[in-house]
Amino acid sequence: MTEPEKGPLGLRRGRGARERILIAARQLFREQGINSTGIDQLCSVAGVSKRTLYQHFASKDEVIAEHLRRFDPDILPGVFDCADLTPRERLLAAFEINAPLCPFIAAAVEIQDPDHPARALSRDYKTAFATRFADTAREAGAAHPEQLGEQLALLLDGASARGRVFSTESFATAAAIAAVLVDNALPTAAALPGARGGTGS
Amino acid sequence: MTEPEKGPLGLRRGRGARERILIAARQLFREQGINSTGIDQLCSVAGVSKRTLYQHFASKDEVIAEHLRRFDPDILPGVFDCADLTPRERLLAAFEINAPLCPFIAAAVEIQDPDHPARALSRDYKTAFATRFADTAREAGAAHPEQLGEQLALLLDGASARGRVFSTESFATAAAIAAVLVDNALPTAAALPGARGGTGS
DNA sequence: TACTAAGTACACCGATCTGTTTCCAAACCG
DNA sequence: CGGTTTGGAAACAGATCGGTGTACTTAGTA
Repeated sequence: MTEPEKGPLGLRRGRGARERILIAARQLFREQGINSTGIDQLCSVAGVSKRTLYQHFASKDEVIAEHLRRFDPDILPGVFDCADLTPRERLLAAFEINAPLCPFIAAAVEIQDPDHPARALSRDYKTAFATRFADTAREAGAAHPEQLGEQLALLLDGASARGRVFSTESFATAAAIAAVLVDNALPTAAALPGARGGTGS
Repeated sequence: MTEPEKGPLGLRRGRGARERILIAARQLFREQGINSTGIDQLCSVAGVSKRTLYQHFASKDEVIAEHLRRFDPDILPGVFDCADLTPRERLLAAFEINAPLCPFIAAAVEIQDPDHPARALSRDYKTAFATRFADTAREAGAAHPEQLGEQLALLLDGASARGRVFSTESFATAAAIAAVLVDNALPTAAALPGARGGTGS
């Protein structure tokens, strides 16, 4: 009863009900939003009974929180840990993605209570992302790495939000701005012919 | 039903129930979101009976749509029609605002159906805003006004989304980026230290 | 005055939401 | 084997949602 969360083997429990729930949550929350996804639908897509869901999660809010927690180690390493790229290339590689709406922005908009765990996770994630940007910017020799990191993070969020309003991707526009900002902040790159920046909408 | 919208005196009808509904909607939708605002609460804040609301609007969706329509002529003229500013100053003045979350982004995120009128209104508004930016950019002599307009619009959206995640305003960061972009696009301001020909041509 | 449109009060509907409960089936492991 | 864990089916609670129906009151005006 109560909390038989972990067995001695780490994930010894069951046949992956919890995992299926989180997979279904990721899909449904992305496709139709958090508030529009009911527990019943979530269970049916996950192939899990409601009873089982509430044995793994105390409430829907916990499903949301855990759903967001799964994103933490997701994008960050994939973008910033490519050792075969220069720091400058790594800064710009973050804009070569093709994502729908950032789930953290979605959660921040859909959930009203600022004290909701999901809101805190969104802040943490966005802060961590900006910090990652700043670290790479510092590594690249930027004049004001913190500032550049915050600026690049804002660009990503703008592209994400705008991509939700329209249906087309806006990351190309953000990438063009990012190229300008990076070239502006890295004194060593002043002489680049940098054929970037033409890609408007 | 039908449409006894206007009498000979313009707003002769009733004692402004429709207006109070839209005022309450603006407040509640901003404070707690669209989906979290129920019809009952909307009526009680507006000081209007539910019956009256449904005599003015066929559904909540129509309230949302009309609520968004009210924003159209709102911000745009106030920002871009200051004749005593240079075009460059007007471009940057758009970032001197202090707004919560853009209601169009909020609607685009909260409403799932892409064919919902609110989604179409969001697209229209964002397009109009970028066009306004582009017009002013052209007036300022920018190299690629359309591109600059789209970029500046993206900055605003990024600041808005980011301001929702954190509670602090992010428009200052967006304004800094905007200054860089504008200075970069206006040949008359070419005396800057970071002058570079990346976006020219 | 009397008529009409606008608004109110309030009960009510069906649907859906999160969350709980009871009873039961299967898998795992000593 | 027997017991514990893990899961499923489904009814149910209580609340809230958007939306209606009915009967009554008020305001504006000829």
